[in-house]
Amino acid sequence: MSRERPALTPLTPRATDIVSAARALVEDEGREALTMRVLAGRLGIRAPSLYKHFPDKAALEAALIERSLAELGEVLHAALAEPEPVAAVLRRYRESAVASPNMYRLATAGPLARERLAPGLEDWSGEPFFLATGDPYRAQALWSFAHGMVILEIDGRFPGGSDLDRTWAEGARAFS
Amino acid sequence: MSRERPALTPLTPRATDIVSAARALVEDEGREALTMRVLAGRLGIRAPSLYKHFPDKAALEAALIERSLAELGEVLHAALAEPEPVAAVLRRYRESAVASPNMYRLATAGPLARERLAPGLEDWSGEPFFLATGDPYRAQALWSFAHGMVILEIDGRFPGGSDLDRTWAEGARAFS
DNA sequence: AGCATAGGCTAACGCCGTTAGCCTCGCAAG
DNA sequence: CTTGCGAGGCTAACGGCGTTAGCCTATGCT
Repeated sequence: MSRERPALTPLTPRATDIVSAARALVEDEGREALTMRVLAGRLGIRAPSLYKHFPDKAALEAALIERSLAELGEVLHAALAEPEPVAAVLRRYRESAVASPNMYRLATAGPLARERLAPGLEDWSGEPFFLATGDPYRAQALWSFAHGMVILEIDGRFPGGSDLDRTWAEGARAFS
Repeated sequence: MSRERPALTPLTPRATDIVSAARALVEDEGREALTMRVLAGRLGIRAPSLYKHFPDKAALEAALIERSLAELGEVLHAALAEPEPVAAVLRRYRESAVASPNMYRLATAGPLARERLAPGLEDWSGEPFFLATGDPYRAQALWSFAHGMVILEIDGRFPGGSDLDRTWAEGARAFS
């Protein structure tokens, strides 16, 4: 039974603008390009003004991560309705990550300031792995495989010319 | 057949000291604690003096990463001699990563400046996955699973109270 | 009319990686 | 013995980072 998506931390209209601009910046130029001065510049204001809307940069990033997890969760929950849910979840996971690699990295790489995120959101976004496999251990193992594949692909860790479709297929087979 | 380990980029004696101190610093306090000023302080010198030994911080990090990959490779190659090589490689991989989480993250997370590393070293350190499975696609999938497990564990991404031993066992079973 | 609040601003602080330029020591060659 | 030179330190400084303090102005409510 798929619970409803937890509510995101509410934002004022101006804060929503800022998050949108931040997201565009990260997607365009990577997470390390997200600086308070550059972001402010894209909005036609100065860096200190951003602090009228977010207490610090980490809070802004948390808002970005929430939106990223929420969208990924939506996609994965929808995938459960497809035939062969395990394969569908894997395929959608990869598609989403590769479509927005910089946001994927921001949301999933490095230590997570979990207390900054809407409660339950992280669990909800990973829930489709459990719903597809029906077992918590298989679900975690499958998620680890998917995350490993995606982050290694995004980070360019696989040797050039690797046939990643085949590697994904091999993983899907192992977990079926 | 396991090739010999590629030679690491050679270092002067003083540079070796610096790399050792940098490694201790990263292991003690995490990768973001590695700053040129703090590192120099641990060595009793000033930050600009470090540039007599390394052209920039990335070169120093590359030396750290080389050493990390070399040690991981040694451990994994040794694991091939154990009974049940696939399980042994997974077990040693996890042990090594968890024993030095900050170095593991430094070496494996984020985009890799491959051109700064000793040629062949990265492939050599991952070779045991191929030697254990006998198939390049299974090897990549298994490596992805192992990396995903380890990095999610290190980054504290699994829900509290997860029985990771069981998840590892589930993954090992899937790939056997 | 008066006033609070939202949302801008500049100046500045301490950190970061990095560069320029200087000095001093030890060693090797003439 | 002296001279020169490279190795390996140093200080001062630059531009960029996140962040804070303090100020100003316009909007809209009482």
